[in-house]
Amino acid sequence: MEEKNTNFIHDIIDEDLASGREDHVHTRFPPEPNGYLHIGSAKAIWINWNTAKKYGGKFNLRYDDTNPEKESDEFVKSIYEDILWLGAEPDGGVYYGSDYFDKCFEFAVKLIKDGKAYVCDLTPEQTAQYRGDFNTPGKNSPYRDRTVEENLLLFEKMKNGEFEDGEKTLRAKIDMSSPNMTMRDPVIYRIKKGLHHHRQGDKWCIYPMYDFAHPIQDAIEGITHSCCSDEFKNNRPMYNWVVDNIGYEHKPHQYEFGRMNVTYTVVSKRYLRELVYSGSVDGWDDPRMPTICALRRRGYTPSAIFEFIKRAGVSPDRTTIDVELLEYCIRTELNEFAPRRVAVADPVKVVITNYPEDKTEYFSLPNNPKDESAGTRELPFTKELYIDSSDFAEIPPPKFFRLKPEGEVRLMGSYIIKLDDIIKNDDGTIKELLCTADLETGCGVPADGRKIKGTIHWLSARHAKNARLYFYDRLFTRPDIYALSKDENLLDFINPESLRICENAKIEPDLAQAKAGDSFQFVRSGYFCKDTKNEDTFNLIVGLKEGYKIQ
RNA sequence: UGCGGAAUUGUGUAAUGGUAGCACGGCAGACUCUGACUCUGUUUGUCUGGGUUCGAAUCCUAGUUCCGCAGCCA
Repeated sequence: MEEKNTNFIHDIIDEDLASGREDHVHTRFPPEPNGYLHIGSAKAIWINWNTAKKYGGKFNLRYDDTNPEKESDEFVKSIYEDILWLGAEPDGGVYYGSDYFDKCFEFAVKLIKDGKAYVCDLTPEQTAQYRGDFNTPGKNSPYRDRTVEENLLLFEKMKNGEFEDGEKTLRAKIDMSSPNMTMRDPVIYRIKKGLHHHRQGDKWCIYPMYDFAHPIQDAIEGITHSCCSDEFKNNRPMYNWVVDNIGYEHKPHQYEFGRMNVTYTVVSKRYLRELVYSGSVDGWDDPRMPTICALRRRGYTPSAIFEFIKRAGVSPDRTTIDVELLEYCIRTELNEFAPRRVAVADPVKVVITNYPEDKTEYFSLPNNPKDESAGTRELPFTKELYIDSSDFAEIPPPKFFRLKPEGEVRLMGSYIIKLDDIIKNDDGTIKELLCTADLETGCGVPADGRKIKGTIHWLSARHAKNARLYFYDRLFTRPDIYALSKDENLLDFINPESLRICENAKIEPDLAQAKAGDSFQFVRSGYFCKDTKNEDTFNLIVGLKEGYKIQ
């Protein structure tokens, strides 16, 4: 059965194909290498890549590197890594917008010859003034009617570095009174001297603007459907103007989808940059960041990320997606595949008083109770154990089913124990909990068939390994942080509890050998991933839902 | 304020003149050797006012609100 389009752009493509306007589909993802890819970029990647895949077309990666000011190889490299990791293979090729600078120049010359572009001497301030505003039509530049010969000569001189930054621009001759501001004789070339382009070096001192370069790049690469986010809506007429006037045989078309925000985080390079450079986070790949590399380090999988994008949907509207949907996606996937392991975040010692001092026995625990093929592992049991402090309450709140005075609880996969006594240190903190085990209850039910409500996890004190556990929470205290008003400061809303470190955590012995990037379900805590940067450290991917809640 | 987009439940997304459905979240319950998972039930919605029609989220009309655009950024 044919699947219905949930992406309005696909409706358009279906029409294009049906009407014969296009006979194939070719898309692209055109990031500017001035920052790291983030969850918002993943939407643009997914839309373009998935669209190509759906229609059996090609998908290009193209670095939109027309402005050397903020661009660098570091970002080029990270973007490539991230996109490959996501699995959005650019089977149409990897390109650089700057590789088309010669072509752009040629097209600019053609526009001049056709009387459709002119060299303008207005300063940046004057240009803004002449442009007018929403209510005032612009005025024509006094340089608008230069002869073709003069424009050609001047543009050549611009190229040869005979003018300084800001002294001259090349402008498209369109309509200074257009209600669409981007059509008021947009600048298509500006002078930027003394900058080193990460790819072109010092070859150029003039650089084409986005509005001019982008449609040319799309045309040259044979892009049919150029999907970008909605802030470019007003640029579409300019995109078409360029496509129509450069006289190139292939004519691409632009479509816009709504940008996506996610609650409790920000998805704009400007803000992300601010977080990194202010030292509020540990870098672009701090696991609290919404960047792709941070999500990867945290243990998110490409499939969960794309599933999230898919579920969030594609429409012309701007959206704010609940971060819980992202968490749902990774939780669901990990629940199916992640091996179960025990970790005790905040250990409390338990002594089984009726258990022999030097005995060790092994209990077999399933790696995944829902999937027998995942096998089992042996967990050592001894007289001294660790349990998690959250699994014990001296004064239990109502409906507390874990360890409490006089209470019985099941140690997962092994005995039922009963708390007899609480031994405290001088300062009142708990030293150890003395318990007796019902040694008859090994792997079965109690002899008398009594029901035990609570099951807690445990580790043999002698066998457990030490580890650091990093718990990550929401980066911001406000769900709508992306909609900050002008007088508010982003950094004021960082959640001080977004990072909690458990230095003394205990883990199952075999976890010490886990590979960086491996993910596990840490019983009752959530899903953790072994950090790719710090040995002995596990990052929380996402917590389990709810658990026991104290009212 | 001019132009362009968009308004369906807390958040998203379907329904293109014919029962407002689905997902996430929330709440309640069942199950459970993970208070997870799973399962069941459940709450809340068509921006507003008019009009056309047997019938309107959908068509017409007048308003309202939100977003984008006044870089030699992308």
